[in-house]
Amino acid sequence: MSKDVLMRDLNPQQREAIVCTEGPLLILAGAGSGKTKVIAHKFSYLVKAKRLSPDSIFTVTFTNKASDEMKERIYSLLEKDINTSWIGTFHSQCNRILRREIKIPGYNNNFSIYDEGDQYSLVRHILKEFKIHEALYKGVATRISSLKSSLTGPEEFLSSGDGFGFDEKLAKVYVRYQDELKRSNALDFDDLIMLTVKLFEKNPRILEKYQNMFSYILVDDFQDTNYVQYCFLKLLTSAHKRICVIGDDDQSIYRFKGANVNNILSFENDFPGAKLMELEQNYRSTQSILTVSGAVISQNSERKHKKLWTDKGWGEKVYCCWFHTYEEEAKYIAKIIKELYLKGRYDYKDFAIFYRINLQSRALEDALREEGLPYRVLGNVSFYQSKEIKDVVAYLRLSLNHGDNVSLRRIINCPPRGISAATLSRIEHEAKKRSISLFDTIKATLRSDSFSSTVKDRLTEFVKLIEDFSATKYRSAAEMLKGVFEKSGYSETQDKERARNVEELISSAEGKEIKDFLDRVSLFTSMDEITGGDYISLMTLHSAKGLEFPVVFITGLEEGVLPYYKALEGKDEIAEERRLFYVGMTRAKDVLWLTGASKRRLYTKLQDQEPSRFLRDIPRNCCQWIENITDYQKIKPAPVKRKVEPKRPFALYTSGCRVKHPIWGIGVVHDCFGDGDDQKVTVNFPSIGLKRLAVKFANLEKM
DNA sequence: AAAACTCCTCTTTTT
DNA sequence: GAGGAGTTTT
Repeated sequence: MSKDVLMRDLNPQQREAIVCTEGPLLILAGAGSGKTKVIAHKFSYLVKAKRLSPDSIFTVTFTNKASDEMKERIYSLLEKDINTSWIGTFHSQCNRILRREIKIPGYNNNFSIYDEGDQYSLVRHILKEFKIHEALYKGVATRISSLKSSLTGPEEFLSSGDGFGFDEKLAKVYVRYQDELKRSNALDFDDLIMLTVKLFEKNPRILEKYQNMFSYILVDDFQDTNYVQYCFLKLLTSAHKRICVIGDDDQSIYRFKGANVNNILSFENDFPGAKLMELEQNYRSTQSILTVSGAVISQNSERKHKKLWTDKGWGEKVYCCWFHTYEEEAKYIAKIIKELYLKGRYDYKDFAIFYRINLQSRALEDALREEGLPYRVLGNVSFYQSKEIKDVVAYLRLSLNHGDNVSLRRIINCPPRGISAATLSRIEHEAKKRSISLFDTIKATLRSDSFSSTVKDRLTEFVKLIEDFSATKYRSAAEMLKGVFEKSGYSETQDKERARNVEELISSAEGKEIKDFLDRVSLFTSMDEITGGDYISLMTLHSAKGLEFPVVFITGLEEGVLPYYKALEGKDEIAEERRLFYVGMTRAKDVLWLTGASKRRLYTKLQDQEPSRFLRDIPRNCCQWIENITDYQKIKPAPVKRKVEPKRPFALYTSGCRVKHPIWGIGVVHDCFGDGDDQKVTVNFPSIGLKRLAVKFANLEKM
């Protein structure tokens, strides 16, 4: 592909952003302004025009899904193998570095990665031991996490404290927590980044190696980076300063997780000579949607001023609709969707319903089901969070890392093998005394006479089981999972549903390397689910980030819901809620509905709700208030037509046919939607599982 | 030691 | 309004 093709279909600002490759660059990119496109094209430009190796460009995205999409796009631009390139989330990239380099006493590169659940269970364990009210575990975990994301290790925190009040207790828990992690040879999410930064700081030669390795750094969703991540970037680029960050302060919705919008402001200070560019042309939404969302977001005081524009025209007005109850709200949304669908202009997949909190999905699901409309709830309790999956994975982790105490606690008596709580607590005590792992403690006690012979037998059997898993040379993660599932006795104890889930896990691990599989599982989130198929999408506003839909409904525009009641006091909190609302609105391409209701069941109580303050910011002339569905039909008198049979002039692929992908090899088409050039397919590749691909970009080959 | 039961908490967002 | 933890029962 020539340079010209690379630069075609770009506006002058986008082109400028791509060509500017010397020195630090900050791109403020409004919603729908082609952010991802700019990064993909810039990557390709660096390779094609600047002759950089794809492996020497370090690219960070916010989610795994975003990085998969990025790889896909870049691949289609470059037509070059980018399998080994550094495109991923901060967490996955730091993991990759630490797996190679970890030289911190107490850790080795077989470390386990603890997710939020593991983190919680460890904190609880410690609180119990310290006799601190256990219900505080979430708050404690959050504090520890935010300390880590501000690069404050347990020692630093201990020495910074004045020694009074709860902070002292927190410090103790923190020290113990970190100690326990180290003893388990385990890292939590925050450690992945914090320890990489510390590694770089303590080992200039390692840092230098990576500085030399990467000649350009690209950062997507820069507004969502936290302090440690920012430090990481500063370290990595301190030598050459070739870094491009791209973001939108108006779309910063993870402040509560330590994301620091100020990184955008400090960028120009920390990277002297930084250039600032703006992308202001919106390619997604109608003028009405832009005007309304712009009016709302402009109420936030601390923001970089932007003026988004579009050449798409005004389009339909934004619809606002207020209902008596949340059930009515749900019902009407279902009706409206059905009607629009029947008119034939939209598929189900063109609709999305957003809400602030997950529990709102319920009424909506009921209503959609009632109307017989197909839907899918995104970001629901992830497959990987379910008990049976976490259990089976814990066997793998423990087998690879005998120090992994959290995993051991999880499975030592699961399935029940007659090892009592009393036995376990003696082992815990002994382990603490000797300062060794639980697994090693068990092995040691087997040589002594501290337990009765029955207990000893049971423990011996457990140790043998695990050591057997460790010693066996499995050819793939699937094989190992199969072995674990059967030999551990876990398969017999599970009901059908759970067993089926494990089967699914096993098939998804087919042909994968065990360590890679574990990493992927640990860093996987509910946002990385396979999408596709003709479904209405239901999701939280947070999950909506980075997506777009022709028709969007934002529900629950009520005080206490959006903005959420916990955010009502603080000005900053309200500003964040407003940004959340803004992100939701700017996902819409053609039609935007804003709804709310006077009565809503939030947990047990049926509550009276007031309209959201955000509704007051909406200019009247851009929106259309709908009192009820008949009004809506009066405005849009278009007769209800039967849906035109979609013509499929050249459906390139059909489900079941075999295809070859340049990166992932041969796979089987699972599902198809759309036709011709616009066709999207999901393909099951043995190497990585189900992938959704756009035929236009994917360079598939029919077999 | 395992199953059954009750009580209780937590109900925002994610790598 | 559910799932988990802890307690009691078998």
